[in-house]
Amino acid sequence: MTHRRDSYHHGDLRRALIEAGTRLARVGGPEAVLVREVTRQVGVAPNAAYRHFADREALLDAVCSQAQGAVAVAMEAELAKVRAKGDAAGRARARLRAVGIGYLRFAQEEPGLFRTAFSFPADLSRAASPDSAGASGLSPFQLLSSALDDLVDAGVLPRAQRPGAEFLAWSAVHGLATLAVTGPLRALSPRRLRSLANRLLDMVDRGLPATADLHSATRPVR
Amino acid sequence: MTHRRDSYHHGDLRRALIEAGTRLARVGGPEAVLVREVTRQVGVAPNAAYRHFADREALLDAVCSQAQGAVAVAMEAELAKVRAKGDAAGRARARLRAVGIGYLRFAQEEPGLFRTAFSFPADLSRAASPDSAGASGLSPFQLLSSALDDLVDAGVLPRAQRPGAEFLAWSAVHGLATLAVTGPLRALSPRRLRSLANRLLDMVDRGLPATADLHSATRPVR
DNA sequence: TGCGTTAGTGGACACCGTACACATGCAGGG
DNA sequence: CCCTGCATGTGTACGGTGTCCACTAACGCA
Repeated sequence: MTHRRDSYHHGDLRRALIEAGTRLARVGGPEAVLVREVTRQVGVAPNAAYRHFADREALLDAVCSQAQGAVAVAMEAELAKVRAKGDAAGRARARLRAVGIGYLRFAQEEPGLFRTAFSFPADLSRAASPDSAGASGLSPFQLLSSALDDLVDAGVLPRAQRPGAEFLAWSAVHGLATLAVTGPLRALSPRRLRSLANRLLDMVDRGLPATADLHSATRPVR
Repeated sequence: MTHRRDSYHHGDLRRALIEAGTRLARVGGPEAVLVREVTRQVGVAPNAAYRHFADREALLDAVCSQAQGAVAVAMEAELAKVRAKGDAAGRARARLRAVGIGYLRFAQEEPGLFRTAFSFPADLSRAASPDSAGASGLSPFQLLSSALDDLVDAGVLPRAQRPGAEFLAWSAVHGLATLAVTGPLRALSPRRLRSLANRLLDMVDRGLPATADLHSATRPVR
């Protein structure tokens, strides 16, 4: 729409295709991003897309990055809400919590885009696209990592526990998000879902830093 | 294969279609369960499937239930390994951990089936199919619920915290499983993944029962 | 002004899900 | 024993999809 189509050439077809794809993904998730429909919306022949994307998968990857950027923006919005009061430890914990809340809120409010953002591309290397960042220039994953670094600096999380902690926190939040978006929790009212989210974040906050005593009952398996 | 195809009628086509679909899902995940391919494998015309399933989605639901049954079996196998020694609390914790380990192990060893099992059906009501149970007759979700009940009986988890606890534990484990199967953790070696799984289960074990002191820094959002 | 490169078009092919009309052969009543 | 009804599988066809190929338009540089 922002692009001229007075003439044979489009001007910035690639961007237009991504935007149309994002609109479709917003409503119908990744499976709604069809080459033919996207080109139809832009008013161009189906094959024109192949001048800019190797195949449907490549187009979807681009839309995916765009959606991840939207997730990052949602997380940043929640981060902006934490007030600077309190001690460093409390602030760091609040920042980690805000990251999780932003993630979950986005999943709830934009299920189509959320599913698209985390229907991970076939080749992992594509993860680092510039589109997948928010206003701060950080991707969702980087925002989480940064929050965990703060937690270490504040002395809440032992530095030895830091490596891999992204994946523990991310797992918990991502699991709830997917269960809420596509899974059995999708019928839940936003009210109850928020309550569950708060309990989950309590669990992470409480369980992420390993306390000194490892209970003897839990031995590693195999 | 176990069914006669000496004649026009098949005998038990419905079951044969589900089994073929499961084989396909094992290799290629839910998107590999195509009506045409399934019928091709059974040696029957594509439309024959429509005598037994309303549409592709219905067939996929049946395969999904079957896959959930396989998950339940994996969880039961892991439950069978916990030895009866120790106090009730330790045993209950070990059972919850076994449930999680079985889930994660299945995700790692059968990614196609795992993705199929938890690409939730369009209508949630279909959740309660008899196929989705393991040898004990319990579905994965029911096995988890039962483990949590044990945790309450053993006095580890306060009864007041019990409602909804399934979803907290499930979220954490399911999140790690999906990140490991389709997400950025899929490149991880089984060794490192097991380590991550153990840390995650530690986190759940430590964080699930809410301790008395709620840290003042984490206030509910909104 | 002319020409090469880039971007978009048109038509075709294989594959998918699925609706409709038809063929088959098993089961039960005369 | 045969006939008939009905469940089950077949054949054909339609619209949709992704994507290949040859073709064309027009932009930008010499």
